[in-house]
Amino acid sequence: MEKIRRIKVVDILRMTEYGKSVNVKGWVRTKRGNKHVNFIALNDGSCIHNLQIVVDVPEFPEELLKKITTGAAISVTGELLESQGSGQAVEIQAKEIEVLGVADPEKYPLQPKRHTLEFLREIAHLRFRTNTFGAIARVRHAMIFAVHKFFNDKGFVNIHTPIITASDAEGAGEMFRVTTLDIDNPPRKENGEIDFDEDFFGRSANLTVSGQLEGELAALALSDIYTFGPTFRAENSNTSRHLAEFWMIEPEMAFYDLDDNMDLAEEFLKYLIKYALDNCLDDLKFLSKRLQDEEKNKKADERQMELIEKLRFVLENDFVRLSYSEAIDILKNSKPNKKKKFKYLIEGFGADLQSEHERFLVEKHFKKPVILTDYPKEIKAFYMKLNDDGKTVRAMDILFPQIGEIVGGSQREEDYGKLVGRMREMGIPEEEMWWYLDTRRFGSVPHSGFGLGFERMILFITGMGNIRDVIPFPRTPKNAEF
RNA sequence: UCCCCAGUAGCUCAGUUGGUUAGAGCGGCGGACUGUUAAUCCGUAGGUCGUAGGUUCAAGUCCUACCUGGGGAGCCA
Repeated sequence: MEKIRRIKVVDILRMTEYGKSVNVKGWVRTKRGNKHVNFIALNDGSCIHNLQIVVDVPEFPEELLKKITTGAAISVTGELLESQGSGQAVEIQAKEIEVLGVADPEKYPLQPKRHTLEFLREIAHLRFRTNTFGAIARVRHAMIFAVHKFFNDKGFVNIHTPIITASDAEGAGEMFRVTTLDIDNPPRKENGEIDFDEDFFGRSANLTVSGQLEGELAALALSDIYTFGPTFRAENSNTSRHLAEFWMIEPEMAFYDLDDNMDLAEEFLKYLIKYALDNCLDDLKFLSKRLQDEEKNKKADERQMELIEKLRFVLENDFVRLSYSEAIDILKNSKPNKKKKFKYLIEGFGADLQSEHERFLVEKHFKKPVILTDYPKEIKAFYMKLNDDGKTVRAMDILFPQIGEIVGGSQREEDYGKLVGRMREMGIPEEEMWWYLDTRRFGSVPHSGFGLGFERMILFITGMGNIRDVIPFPRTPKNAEF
């Protein structure tokens, strides 16, 4: 038989040329049947659906069919047919089967049954082969593509900011040190401190916690830029919303004030949601069904809105925008505050909002995404623009249900004197930041930006509950397997 | 890092006030069934009870420490 080009499952499922010979390659999900006919569910990751392979048992050697077990890789050449069964429109009547790679059923850990996400996390090298993680990988890819498309279509320039950095000025969190010094016997100065002059970069270096400061440098020349890169935090955070290595999107726009910034962030988030609904509906439907099955075990009042309905809801409604002060008033007069149900009671201006407060605002009070603005300067970073009241800064956080803070941004302080003043107040070393301060010395303009935690967005869009399940190989405290 | 919960077969779990030989479902394997949809039915193998100590005549069960996982908190994205 002449060699027939392989066609992916996603394309075969759309074909109607019945009788045509096709070749398909993939991994066996299940095989069932009797001594006359076998049915193989074949998946190649091109979509959530399997392709049904029909095998007339007497036409194939028994030894060959025995090797076709769950997880085995096979190549099938056969005839495309309209399916007699009701589960699928088309199927392949096998003419030739080649086993490309066997999977010993006694050892292969993925069984044709439901597994817990916790178990699959322990076999992250194989979990791509499940419906759930296949769907997540495809949605994640679509979102990566959509991020670039959104900004590209708006004329933004993508900037690769450094992954290794010597500046730890932002104070966004604990950093991972990068060094080539001998850890057992590092060179020391006379006072006993480690001598980083001897290190690779001639100074102490770390993995980046944010590309924002470098992003600002680019924005103050190119107008609109964005970064999309890995970010590292050595915090000992053990939650379902934190990773030690995650991907962050940080747009930075010259001539944008805080309102422009919020408009862009809201448009961006809605664009991503719409892109997922338009391009990943099969996967979202599967993820929704998975979620619904899980929700059945929960109490009625803890159940979430159906996934696709939730995405449409966010898409179709304006985010609520209010100032920190207004939020404090709402919280102060709220039932849980008056009845002392909050673990941290709200006394008044100045309190840092805890996740219980954010959740109350988003999930109970407004029941929509909320953008909070104008926080007290004490609880925000040094680079945020000081308001005229001298007490608050032009910050904005976007809060999503279940996830909490998904976006953090601000209008940046463009005034050299005020910026240096804030740095001194907060103990940021000016001399190390000379390059950053130069932007305020030479042609400084109002500018703004924000950061979006990519995995948190994927959590929201897929409806998954644990951030370790929306990145292929999660890095968390005590875990860097794979 | 703090608080709470869990760790028993490949997976998900049960295992009574400590008491003989630790159970089930799913999955695997063998068989039955001419078109199945995580097929169904019959049969069968499979265990260092997370690790290390301790209490006891006796520990899967009680105690201590540690490890791992989960939920929540803090930090944040």
